[in-house]
Amino acid sequence: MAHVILGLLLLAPQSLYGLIKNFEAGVALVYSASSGSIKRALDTLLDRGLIEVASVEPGGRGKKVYRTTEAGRQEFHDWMTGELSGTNLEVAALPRLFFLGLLDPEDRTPVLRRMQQRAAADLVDLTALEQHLDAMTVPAEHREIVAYQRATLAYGLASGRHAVTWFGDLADRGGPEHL
Amino acid sequence: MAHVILGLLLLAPQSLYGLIKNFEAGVALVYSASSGSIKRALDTLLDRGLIEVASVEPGGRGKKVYRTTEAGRQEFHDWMTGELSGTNLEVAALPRLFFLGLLDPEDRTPVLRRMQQRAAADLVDLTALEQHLDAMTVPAEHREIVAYQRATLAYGLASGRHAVTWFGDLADRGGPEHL
DNA sequence: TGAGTCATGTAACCTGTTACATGATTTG
DNA sequence: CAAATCATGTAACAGGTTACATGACTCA
Repeated sequence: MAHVILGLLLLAPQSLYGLIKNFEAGVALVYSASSGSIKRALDTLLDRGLIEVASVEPGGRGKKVYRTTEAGRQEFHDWMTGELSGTNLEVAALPRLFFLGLLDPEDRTPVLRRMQQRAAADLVDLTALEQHLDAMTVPAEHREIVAYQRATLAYGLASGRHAVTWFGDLADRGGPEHL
Repeated sequence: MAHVILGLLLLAPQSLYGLIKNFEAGVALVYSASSGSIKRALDTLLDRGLIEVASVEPGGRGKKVYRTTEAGRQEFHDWMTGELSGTNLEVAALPRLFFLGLLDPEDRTPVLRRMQQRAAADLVDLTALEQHLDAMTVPAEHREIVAYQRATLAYGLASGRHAVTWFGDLADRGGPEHL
């Protein structure tokens, strides 16, 4: 989540409240967070020097605008171009895709390729699981239970195949066409 | 995660180690957890009386087999048939789908219908977001950045449409065909 | 006998949530 | 002027992760 905040502040320096609204609106697609956790993350980022306070309006509860520092920009860049960590493809890839326009154009395609590869790797795991399920004989009283487990797996396989071709196509095209 | 453990113990009473292996293997599709968190969840479930120790092998570190209690079965049933909580469709629906065979056959289709409805509701939110994005004029210097945000949204829309039809089809068929 | 795996357990830590408190500004 | 919204802040808590400790069994 820290990286999502860094990205949002790179898009536009803004206040805690602005970030909260941003998360409620569009960013929820990619990551959801409560106001409390955004505040916490903001404090941590400040402590680590990855963001700084750009301005404070005078008065008791004046608006405080935060801005990503150079160190923060570097951290964000490392995250964008680094390992696609996260147990789940959507968690690993979508936040980065959302901010991909912040990278230099030449850095984008490799990231898309790694998303495709990650999707493909996930698919391989699921296929292995499927073969494992196919290999074992199911006692009659578990027929139904296993049928739903297979259905769950089938959903995963379908999503995985979709993800591989989707990220593959995007990488082939070198990004979204309508620039 | 507590509910996933309850479900696994309903499928087969087993030890902490067995659960860890289960999570590493098949269940990862649906939920992932570290060994430490499984232990923690197990202790909590014991405290709440939702599971109990079925047997302990003698000796220093003898195998301890856990079993879901009647209260645990009730809790699990409420979870399966209750609100599809969870920010994300996959998190809300897939674990329940995985265990759907544990419900009485007449209870299954309504659950599948609610998964479809949830998917449809998520899709409506994304469509609203899309219209919001379409409505606003984008300054030239943000063209690229917004293009990637649109691409992210497009991915979400495609997954959402897929989910709606997939859960819809499954509910129409009344469950997986190959029982 | 030494490596690997079966098997449980502990504790510090991190991240995020909940639920609330506080006050300023806008607008019907 | 009252209500809504803008705006920040806090503290307790919950859930999960990390990293390690411990010990038994198996088998090359």
